[in-house]
Amino acid sequence: MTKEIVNQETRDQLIKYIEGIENYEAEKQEIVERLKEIYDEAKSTGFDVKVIRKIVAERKKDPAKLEEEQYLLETYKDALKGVK
Amino acid sequence: MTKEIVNQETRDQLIKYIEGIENYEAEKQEIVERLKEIYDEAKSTGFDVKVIRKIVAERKKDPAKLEEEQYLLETYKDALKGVK
Amino acid sequence: MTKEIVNQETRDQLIKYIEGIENYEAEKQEIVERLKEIYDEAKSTGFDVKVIRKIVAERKKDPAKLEEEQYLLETYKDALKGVK
Amino acid sequence: MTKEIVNQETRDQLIKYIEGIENYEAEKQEIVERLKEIYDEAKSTGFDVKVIRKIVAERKKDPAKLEEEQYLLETYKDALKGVK
DNA sequence: TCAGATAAAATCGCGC
DNA sequence: GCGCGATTTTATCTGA
Repeated sequence: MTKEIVNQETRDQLIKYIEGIENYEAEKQEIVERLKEIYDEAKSTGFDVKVIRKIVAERKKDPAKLEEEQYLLETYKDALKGVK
Repeated sequence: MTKEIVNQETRDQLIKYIEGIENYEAEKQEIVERLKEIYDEAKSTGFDVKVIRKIVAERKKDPAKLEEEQYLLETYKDALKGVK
Repeated sequence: MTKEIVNQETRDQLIKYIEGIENYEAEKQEIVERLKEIYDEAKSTGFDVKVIRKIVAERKKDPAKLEEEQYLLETYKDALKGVK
Repeated sequence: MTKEIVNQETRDQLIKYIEGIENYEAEKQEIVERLKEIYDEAKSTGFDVKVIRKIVAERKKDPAKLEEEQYLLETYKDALKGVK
């Protein structure tokens, strides 16, 4: 593939990939819009969207956060092991 | 249990929104992974992923905007002919 | 500027901007290389570069983190204020 | 005070590295801000910042690589002529 | 060369 | 409507 698309088969592959990508991108876009709808509804119900985003982000980060803190413990210990 | 700040209905609504969001986020994540798989396969087939991304981006863009941007690019480049 | 670079003055401005940008980019690049040198030296001294990065990142985040936690406190309170 | 894990020399080295890093990071940050100023001024003069960025990026790139990439882009685009 | 981490850039949504 | 801040996406870099 360094120089050119040599044959029909390669061309078809490229088309297949692009179409696949664009299909998934479209699906993704739909989901993004659904998410937007939820946020809009929540907002119109009186909730603060920014706050909801924050909560969701926290819940997502939580497992990572535990791991992170464990890592940091190790980190500081290692940090002061230093040179041989 | 702490003092009830809000009513149960409000709490339930909030929970409903958050769960809805998290479900859609999960779906979105799956799609992102599928996209990654396509790009990986394209790469392993010999295609240049970066270029494919560029193509997809261009196809998504409004043609008028795209043309305008390309025109500006040429114009600026011309203006810089021979600089440095 | 919507359609073309009309005169010499505009062209000179563009050149000036580009050159300014490239100068600063070059300076930035030097600094990035100095940073790399420090990390390399630290590594050759026996420190774990990843750990040092972590420490630096933590120190940088620290003030933000306090603020973040305060914000979260408010967040959860507000979150359950909900609808009127 | 906790038990001494490492010697003072090692601690001092670590501190020296971290301070060096933070100094360079601060310098880098200044430069980034200067760059932002230039882009802002260019924008207020009527230039298209995105296009300027693209120009700078292209000028930075290895000419052979750039040409190769542009060639691939054209090739792929040709392959997709008439699709969708 | 590859994946995983880091940094840069573009996009989106808000408030002024 | 416009900048500004936050999110997401893209590109670069490093280590395995």
